[in-house]
Amino acid sequence: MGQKLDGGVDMKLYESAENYLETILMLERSQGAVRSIDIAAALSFSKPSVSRAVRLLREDAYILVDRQGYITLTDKGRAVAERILERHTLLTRYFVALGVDEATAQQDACRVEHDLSEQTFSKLVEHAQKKFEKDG
Amino acid sequence: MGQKLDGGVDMKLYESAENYLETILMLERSQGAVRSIDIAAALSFSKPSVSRAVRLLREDAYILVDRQGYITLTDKGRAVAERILERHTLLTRYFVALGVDEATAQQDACRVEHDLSEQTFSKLVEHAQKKFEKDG
DNA sequence: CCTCTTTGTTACCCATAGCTAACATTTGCC
DNA sequence: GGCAAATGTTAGCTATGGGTAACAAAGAGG
Repeated sequence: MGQKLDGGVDMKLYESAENYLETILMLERSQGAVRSIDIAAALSFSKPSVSRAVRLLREDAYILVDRQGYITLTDKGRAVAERILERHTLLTRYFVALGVDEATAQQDACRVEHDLSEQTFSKLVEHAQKKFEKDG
Repeated sequence: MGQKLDGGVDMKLYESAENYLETILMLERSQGAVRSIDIAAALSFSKPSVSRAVRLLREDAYILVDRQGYITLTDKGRAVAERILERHTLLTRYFVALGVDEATAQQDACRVEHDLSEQTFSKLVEHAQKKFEKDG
């Protein structure tokens, strides 16, 4: 399902990889430069776990890592990261709008963001927009 | 997180186990008696995969298996199964109400049903009820 | 310049959870 | 009763994706 040749646009990304890319984008926005140690701190993962994930993301051309260990998203990686981060943001806002507390909304969004089809997500966004227009 | 002693109420169930229990309940409702082979057919899993899952569910007292291989949910297992199946049903209805096609709604519900906190799910249900009252 | 801290990597372990191949067991029919 | 089909189990493989222990390399400060 969805799995194409290496580098294919349709290639299914595992939830873990999506989360790493999202985290890299968030760190890039909040602090500029991103290294493995920053990802480990942000996700509360061990250095070896991050080290391996970074290697895999690099091998699949989602990120570039320079000799100082600084990580940048490739176009391909950035597309994924932005898509997931947008989902995260919108889902969180939606849950909060329904009365869910911020922390719980964040946690749930972080899982659901990987699971929704494009179709369901877009219908949800449409609906949420109508709701926000009407009653905030 | 959430992991208590064996049989504890708070014990975190893996998504896989939740899906098996939900499937058992659905089969029980649709055809009465349930065996491993029925689960394998329903989920398109191999017999060995189901065999192991059934053993684990039995060892953790979510199900009973008689000598003929017929499976029944314990109270503990039924509680989980009903909770997940209800989530599945309500999420599917909600997505369909937003304009998502049935098959996609089913697929998405099947993943999201395991991920939502009680809080977010209940807020979503509240909201959906209001929506259904108003415009169908 | 040398040491110590920070950072990253290597090697290996663990758990979940699917799979196939092969075997065992049970069931139903002649 | 015996054979064949259906069902279930065992053994072992694969993949994802966490973890620790130990080592290596890179930088900063005295």
